[in-house]
Amino acid sequence: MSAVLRRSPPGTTRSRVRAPAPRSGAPGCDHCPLPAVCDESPGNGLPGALLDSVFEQRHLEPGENLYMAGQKRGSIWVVAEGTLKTSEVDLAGREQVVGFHGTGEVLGIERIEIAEHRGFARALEPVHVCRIPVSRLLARLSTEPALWRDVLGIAGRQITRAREVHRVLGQLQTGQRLAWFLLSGAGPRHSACACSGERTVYLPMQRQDIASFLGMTLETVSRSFGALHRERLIEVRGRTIQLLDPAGLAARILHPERAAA
Amino acid sequence: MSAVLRRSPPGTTRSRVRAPAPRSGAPGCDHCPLPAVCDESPGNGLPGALLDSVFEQRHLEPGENLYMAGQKRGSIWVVAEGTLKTSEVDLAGREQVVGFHGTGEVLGIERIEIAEHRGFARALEPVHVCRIPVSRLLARLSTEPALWRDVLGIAGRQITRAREVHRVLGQLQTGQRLAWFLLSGAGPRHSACACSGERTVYLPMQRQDIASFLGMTLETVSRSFGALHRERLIEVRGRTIQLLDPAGLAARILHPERAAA
DNA sequence: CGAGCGGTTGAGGGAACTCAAGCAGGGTGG
DNA sequence: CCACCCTGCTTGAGTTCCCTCAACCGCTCG
Repeated sequence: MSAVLRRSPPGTTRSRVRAPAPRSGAPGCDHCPLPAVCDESPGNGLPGALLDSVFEQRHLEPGENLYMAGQKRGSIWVVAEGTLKTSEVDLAGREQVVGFHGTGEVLGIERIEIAEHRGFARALEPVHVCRIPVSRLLARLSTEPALWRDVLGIAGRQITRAREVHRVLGQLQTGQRLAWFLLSGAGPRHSACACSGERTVYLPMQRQDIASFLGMTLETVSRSFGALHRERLIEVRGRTIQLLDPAGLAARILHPERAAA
Repeated sequence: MSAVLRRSPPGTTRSRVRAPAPRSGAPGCDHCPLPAVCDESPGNGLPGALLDSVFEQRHLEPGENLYMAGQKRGSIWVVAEGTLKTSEVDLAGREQVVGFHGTGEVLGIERIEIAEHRGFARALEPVHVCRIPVSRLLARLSTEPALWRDVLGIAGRQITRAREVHRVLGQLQTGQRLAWFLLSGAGPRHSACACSGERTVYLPMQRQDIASFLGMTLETVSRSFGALHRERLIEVRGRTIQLLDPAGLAARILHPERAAA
């Protein structure tokens, strides 16, 4: 649980909290959609305990939960590094993955005013998240009303994305869903090296999670990977996928089957 | 397109705009989730044209569109009377219904800060909607920051509801989906008369819309209605459904098949 | 009356699920 | 070091659920 506490050096005017960069040297805060909430932290110079309550960066090991069940007006989180999945649990106890969340994505914004949740967020890799207490967010918003545009944008994009998922589950069949998944950015992390002509994506989650998210079984996911490979659209090496033909993959989303090959 | 313009009587302190109540006498504004935006309208005494830009109630006939494609920072709407459906359109032109919206529901809140939409909202019945210009909403919010709680709650509930739909499409089969639909309030309008022991719901949309929303075909919707009827769970009379056994219907959501009867 | 629309019902086939076996890789311990 | 297990993933065989195609029914409207 070792919460990593980052304190901005006192005296700096813009005291951006830098995320540790264990993987590729990319600082997580560069992608933060709410930098103004972190900047110019009033916690500077305060004792550590209080500062902790204002701003905290938390580290999660794979499989660890960012516990979020039913807490109202608690915190929201921004992913600085790593990937999490969010799931809903129904009355029968079955898990439904409803999202994957990589660097720069915001979690829990929908929980600020409602508490009727049965879901959780779990780390798929080593994860660093920035906690933003709702109280702090609201305080920021009162002094800086323009921030609401950011908040509305974040919420709006989540609604928009959810509607796209609705469309995918509603009218695409399994092979198309997987093709969409690979291109949509809903889960895959695109390789830092975009230099080569072939694009490489890494899937931090296991097949079962992809299956749950896309509303299919893990066997069908595996078979669909095989089918896309046989069509020369992708190369599969475990969780690393080479997109041999992104355009063909995009066309694959529209057409249920490619009889060729 | 005849836009119905409602003007608050000057001199009243709380000048709630009352929706016309053509059906059951229930004023739409009683269910408005954003009454503070309408109340104490600064438009009082202003010339009609300016008032028009501040607050407007619009009437739609069935099949008419509340056009919303790709406009940024335009308006949001609150349904005062009637029901609309919102749909997304993919590149192939196919329609996917992503929601039904009855009295008191808010449309377009996700479009305030983003414009990349290919969807539309269409009236299923005669509809009255209240237009709230984003500029007015933002002005209200600057003077009354507590309103943001309402806005966040509205957006949060839409996200939460979308995740539930994700779960329904992801792991329920067709009969369960329809049972969920009847109980969820996602589309059916429950009868004003809740006096009888049996509850009655009215479905303002056609079978094709239900099918699209639930990710199935209209034939399967029809067959599923028949199956639920054969299990003595519902009575079907066109778009009017009697819930003979709501508890059994809820149990039906959890269990794929009831072998009995 | 006929056309058109919305809805129901039937027959057949196919896509995806279930059940099951097998494989590869990593970790542990003898 | 290798046997062993465990987990994650793949592949195969059989079945089922649901989609597709089609006919039919009731209603409204011109």
